[in-house]
Amino acid sequence: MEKVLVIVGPTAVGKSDCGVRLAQSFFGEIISGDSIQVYRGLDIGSGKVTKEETQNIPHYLIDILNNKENYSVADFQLNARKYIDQISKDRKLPIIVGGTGLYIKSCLYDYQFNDQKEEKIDEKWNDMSNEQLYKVLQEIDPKACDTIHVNNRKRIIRALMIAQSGTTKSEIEQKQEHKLVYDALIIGLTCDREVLYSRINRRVELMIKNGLEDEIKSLLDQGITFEDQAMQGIGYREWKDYFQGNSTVDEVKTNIQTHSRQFAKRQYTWFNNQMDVCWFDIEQENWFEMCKEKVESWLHHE
RNA sequence: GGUCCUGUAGCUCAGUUGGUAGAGCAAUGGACUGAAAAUCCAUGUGUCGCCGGUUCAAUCCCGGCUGGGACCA
Repeated sequence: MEKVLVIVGPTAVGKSDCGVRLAQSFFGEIISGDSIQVYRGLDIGSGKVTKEETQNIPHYLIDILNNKENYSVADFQLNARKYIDQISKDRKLPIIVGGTGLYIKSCLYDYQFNDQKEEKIDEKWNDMSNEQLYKVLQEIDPKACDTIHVNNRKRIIRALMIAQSGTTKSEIEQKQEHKLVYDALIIGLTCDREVLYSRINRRVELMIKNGLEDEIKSLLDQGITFEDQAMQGIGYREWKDYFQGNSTVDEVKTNIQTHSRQFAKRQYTWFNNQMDVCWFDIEQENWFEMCKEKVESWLHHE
């Protein structure tokens, strides 16, 4: 199995910097595991690394789409695996760095996705209530209903779409072994919750100072709308009210901070419960040295 | 100085014709297989500003004190 180093953690802990330093130490190249940084022009709000910050370490899966395009887990899985392959063949170490838990898990584990061409959305679903949709799904794929709540309309519709292709969501998942497909070391960066929250607040403050408002303005000038997928990201969607004249920059800032904190909490829930993460506390004196040692021993262990 | 309004969960406020209270937001925990920075679920003890009075019983009625606000001098 190919070796893949992975760096995860909540927003604003310092994953990008850690990734670059580890890449320098171990001849690595970085694959971004992030759902927003794929978009060109979404720089400040997505916390994208700058040219200087990359330290000439190659970074893949950043700036690969224009801001009107859509992206999904399946796209990420395909792309990330392609780069893992390529980097490995170059005798370099692939390092996935990012905070999008589902994306990273789908790449590392044996997640399988259907050929989407066979799936279609049924117009009549739009007029049905959550309960009605749930009832339909119970007929077709009762097993899927176990993990989907009635109110989670998005998920119910997705499961119904899969069912249109001839197989079902639960059938696809049953075929999988839920095992890693790479020799992956998953490193998680963490710190005390209060410390993280003040880091987040400071970071958002800085984004505003660095011209986030102008970034949104220029995206809007390019024709992007708040309905586009790219604009669903934190740091972007909060500006809708402001540009419609219904809120102040200060309110936008507070909202971005709150949403970022809530996001960080959800990221912890994912990384703590969905993946086998080896955590390092960035407040500890020698955390980076310890982290390097961990990587070292993993690299030399066959 | 006078009149009136007001003080209930971290915040904004409901409410009890007297039987010790509940929404939204926040917070915390959780789920997650093609929007995932998305979507969804669960969790509410708080001296009902303080002191006293009436009452079997007060957060609610009465009196005083105190914080906030508005208006009149």
